[in-house]
Amino acid sequence: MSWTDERIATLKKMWEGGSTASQIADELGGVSRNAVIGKAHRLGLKSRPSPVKAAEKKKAAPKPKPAPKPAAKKAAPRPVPKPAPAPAAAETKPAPKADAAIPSQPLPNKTADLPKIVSIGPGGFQRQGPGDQQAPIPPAPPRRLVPAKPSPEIADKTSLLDLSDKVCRWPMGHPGEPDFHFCGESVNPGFPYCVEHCGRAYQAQLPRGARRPPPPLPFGGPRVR
DNA sequence: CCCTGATTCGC
DNA sequence: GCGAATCAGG
Repeated sequence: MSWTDERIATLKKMWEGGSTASQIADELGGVSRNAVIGKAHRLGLKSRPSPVKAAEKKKAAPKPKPAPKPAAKKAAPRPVPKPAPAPAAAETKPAPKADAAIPSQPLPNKTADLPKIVSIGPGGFQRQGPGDQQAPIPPAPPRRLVPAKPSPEIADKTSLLDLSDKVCRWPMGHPGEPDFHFCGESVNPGFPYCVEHCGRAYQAQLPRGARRPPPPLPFGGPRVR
């Protein structure tokens, strides 16, 4: 198979999104893991945490134990304690960067002008028990919310769609296929996905043991549509 | 052994 | 440019 624009786009997207070369190769089909890696490098994609490189150590001081610690090495690593943690992302920042495992809540700070935009946040879909429990907008999620898949990359424009902060970026189908597209629904305020897909993207962390093996993933999985 | 990514090198 | 073979760490 050849590297068409689409295939390259998918490669980039997934690579930057944190997918492994194997997964990418698998998704693209017709190529080996090595092919993907080779191509990624040729494209100039940056290396990602590789087992090999990560372990790279500077063999300098052959000091088995005591580290007399030389005056200065390079730059003081971290003499700094740990000041104030960033003042909680004050504003709503759809930040494509998924640096926040848990999207900041579109808190109903101003209950004034936002009548009933019940932004169904991560907690909006908490398991409704047998009966009553119902807290539409829990200030604190029932359990820890984790991204179903590390997807920091979805913000990418992708030649395919007019993605904006207003439309759901959930991928429909498989990249590279003729009908591959994005959801496009109106987003759940504060999230990159529509309400429905927020439910898929952010899942309540279930107690150990009761977890479902197959975490839903935008790519790869059995057709989602 | 399985996985990972990096690199090499003949094509 | 491509990717199998190989390398090397986890």
